[in-house]
Amino acid sequence: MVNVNHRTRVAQERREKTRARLLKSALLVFSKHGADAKVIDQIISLAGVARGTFYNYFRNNEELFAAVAAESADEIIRIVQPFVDQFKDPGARVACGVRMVIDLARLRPVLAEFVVRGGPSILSKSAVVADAVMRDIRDGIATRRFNVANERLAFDLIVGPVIMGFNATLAKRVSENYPQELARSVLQSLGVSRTMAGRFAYQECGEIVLSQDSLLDTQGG
Amino acid sequence: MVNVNHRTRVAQERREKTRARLLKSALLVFSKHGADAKVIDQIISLAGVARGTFYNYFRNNEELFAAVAAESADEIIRIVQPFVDQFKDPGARVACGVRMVIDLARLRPVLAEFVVRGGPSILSKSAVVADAVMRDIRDGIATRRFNVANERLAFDLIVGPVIMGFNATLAKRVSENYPQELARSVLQSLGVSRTMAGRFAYQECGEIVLSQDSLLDTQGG
Amino acid sequence: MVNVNHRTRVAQERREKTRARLLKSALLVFSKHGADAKVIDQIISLAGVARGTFYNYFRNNEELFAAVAAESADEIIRIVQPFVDQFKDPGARVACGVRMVIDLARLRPVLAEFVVRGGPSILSKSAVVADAVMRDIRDGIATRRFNVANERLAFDLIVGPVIMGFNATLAKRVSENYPQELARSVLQSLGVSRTMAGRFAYQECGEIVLSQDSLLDTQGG
Amino acid sequence: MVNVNHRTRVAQERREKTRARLLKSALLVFSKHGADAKVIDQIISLAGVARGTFYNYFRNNEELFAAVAAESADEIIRIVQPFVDQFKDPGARVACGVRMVIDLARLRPVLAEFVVRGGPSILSKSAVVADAVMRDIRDGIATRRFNVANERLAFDLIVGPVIMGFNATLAKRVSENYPQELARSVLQSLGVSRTMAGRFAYQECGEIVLSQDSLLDTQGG
DNA sequence: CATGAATGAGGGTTCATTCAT
DNA sequence: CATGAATGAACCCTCATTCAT
Repeated sequence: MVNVNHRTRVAQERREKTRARLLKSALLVFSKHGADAKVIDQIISLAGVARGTFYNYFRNNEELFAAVAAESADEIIRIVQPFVDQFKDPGARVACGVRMVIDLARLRPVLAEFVVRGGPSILSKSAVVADAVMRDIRDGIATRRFNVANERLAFDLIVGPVIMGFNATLAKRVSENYPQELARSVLQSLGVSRTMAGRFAYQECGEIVLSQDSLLDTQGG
Repeated sequence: MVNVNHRTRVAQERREKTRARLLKSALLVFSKHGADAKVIDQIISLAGVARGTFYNYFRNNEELFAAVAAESADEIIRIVQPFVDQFKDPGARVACGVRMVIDLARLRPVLAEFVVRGGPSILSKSAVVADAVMRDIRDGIATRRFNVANERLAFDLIVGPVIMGFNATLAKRVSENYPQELARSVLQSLGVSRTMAGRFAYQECGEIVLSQDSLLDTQGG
Repeated sequence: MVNVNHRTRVAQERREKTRARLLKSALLVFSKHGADAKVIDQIISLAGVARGTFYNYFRNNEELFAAVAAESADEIIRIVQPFVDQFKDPGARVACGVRMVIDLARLRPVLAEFVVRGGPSILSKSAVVADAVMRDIRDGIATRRFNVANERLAFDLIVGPVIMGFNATLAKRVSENYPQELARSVLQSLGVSRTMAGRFAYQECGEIVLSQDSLLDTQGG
Repeated sequence: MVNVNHRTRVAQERREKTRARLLKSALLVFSKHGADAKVIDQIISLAGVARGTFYNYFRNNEELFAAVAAESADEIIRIVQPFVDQFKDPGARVACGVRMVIDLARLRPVLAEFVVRGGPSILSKSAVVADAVMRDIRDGIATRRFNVANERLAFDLIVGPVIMGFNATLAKRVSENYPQELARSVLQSLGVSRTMAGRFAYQECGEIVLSQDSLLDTQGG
């Protein structure tokens, strides 16, 4: 009995590991070749598994892409949320989120490229991202911290500049304080005064330290 | 001799027409399937020409895409610029440009989809678009109408929300005054006061009337 | 572990077999349509494999042609060399080689056609063929058995008539003793006396028996 | 009436000229790309005529190739025959023919390349070439100047080395006296004694001077 | 007779997916 | 569950030929 459980557990761990290797490779390849790249060959050779093995994990390309997108969105939230949660004020929260996410783009260019290639749809579709952002927006509007016509517009005013910020970060044409200035301007677009926006954008909010064992970690082997 | 000239002219006109048909069809198909879709079949059947005819005009997919992108950028500028040029103040100009371009997305959804799929790169790469936007940005900063860290950031603050606005427009989830509110918020992000931003965003600036004979017109036959 | 080795070995054997089937079919088709015929369709249907399978073995037409040419040259040498090696005297060796190769053309018309279509280049380019012939030429000149201006000329004097001989053999317009007479005349052109040339050309030198399992065997299934 | 005749004559001259331009271009292209090259594009642009014009002169590729081959064979005979006709003895005639034709290959490499690519078939099929060669062979055998098994063999012994000689000439790997030595060896292969063969091969027989207005002249414009 | 845009059959190549081992 | 050879649909591209002007 113990033996069987052991065998089962070991097998499951191996499964997880192979799946993780596939996801990691897929992220890398998608980030370079776009959503519907024809790339299973590249992915499996990167992951070091055989052709057929792939299909033991994902029924097809589309399912794989969805998995990578979901995993990426989760990853972003998992990393950024703790910093954001230091703050109560929705302005402070949005500013911190914007800064952190731009910083993450610098630290994980592959992730950023994936998002840029996937376009707005990846971030918009991810329930977990949309939820996190929308909560702060609603709170900001309800408490009159934000002065903006409606929630959807606010979402576009945040996500649009952030994606362009990813682009700029990847192209390495950003100054030292680009994240802060971007955050400040975003708050201004939401109706926060320039002074308050500057205060939120520049206040200390911590530094990302990348864990080495993320499912999508593409620095480590 | 007259005969030869006539023959030549007729041939040239035929060429122009076929090329236009191909570009029109390509825009439609690219807008649905993205930049590197393998779609020559669809394009030629839409354009109603033979396979070989395609290759009399474009060497391959990539060349076609570039042509469509260039034509699209030209088209956008050609339509929007006259409205923008009514104004001197860079704030007024940016507001008018943003509104018009969002409105154009509503009138030519195919064009908008093409831009959204192509991502920032289409608009950023188009020299003609980048030039037009950057000129107003520089003017705004120089005359202190805008208060923003630098030109590149300003570009991202304009283009990011506009692309999200395209997305929203295509999804039909925009209120009546979405263009104006988007324009207002964009100006605020550039450091224009909420009051001034509102004035620029809501002032009369004309209405787009689509010509029927655009190279990329996809309403007409 | 045994299992894995077994799987690997079985796969490899399958690969060899498929490759051989493709080469065999390709020889047949090239022999009928020349070097740069566009014939992958015919080859795969002859070999009874799918379109994609071809590209698992050869990147393109050209690579295939090179493989067939190399294999053909090897085949010729493999069959003829043992007979030639019975003799020491370069005259006897050249005579035997010429006769055997003409005889081979009769027994494997497909091979002969392939060579004729490919022209001198196939035989000249094949290092293995050129080496074998040149060695005897050098030996003949060094030992004064041959009296001929230089090595290159001697090569042309042997290969030229042999290719014409292939042609004649394929057209079935050769008498019983055509191989012997051709060999004799070739020796004479190299400066061997008519008497000696006749002796070499007509001495017993064996008979080709085709193995059924050659890579390029086109008689067997 | 005179007028009509004049118009007719002028038209006919123009036809001839266009046809000649097409043949010249075709020779050039065939010599570089082989018999069934897909090259009408290249030919017409070289000849400077329009696509459709081609089909006013040749029904298809094959007909064109046949015309070029015939014209080439004629050209060779037209140039070489006068030199050969200086001599009566079939040995002298063959020697002179071989030398002249190799020399021609040097002076008109395009022509030589065309023959090499076309392989034996071009020379063998050309009635005019075959006739000229065969007449001398028959005469040589009948008068016992040649000692060779049969006429067909003799043909192969002459044409084979000549084609290899073309090859060698094109590759520029021939010594000064290659033509003479080749001729000598060919005569030896036909049973002429080495002494006599040498005498025939080295006797003065004139020098080719290229006319500038040959139908196939590819030096002039 | 010259022109050159249009044609489309005919060939090449890729790549997601299947399946026997 | 891993493997990798085989598959074939879906593309891509070329080029000889036609035909309206």
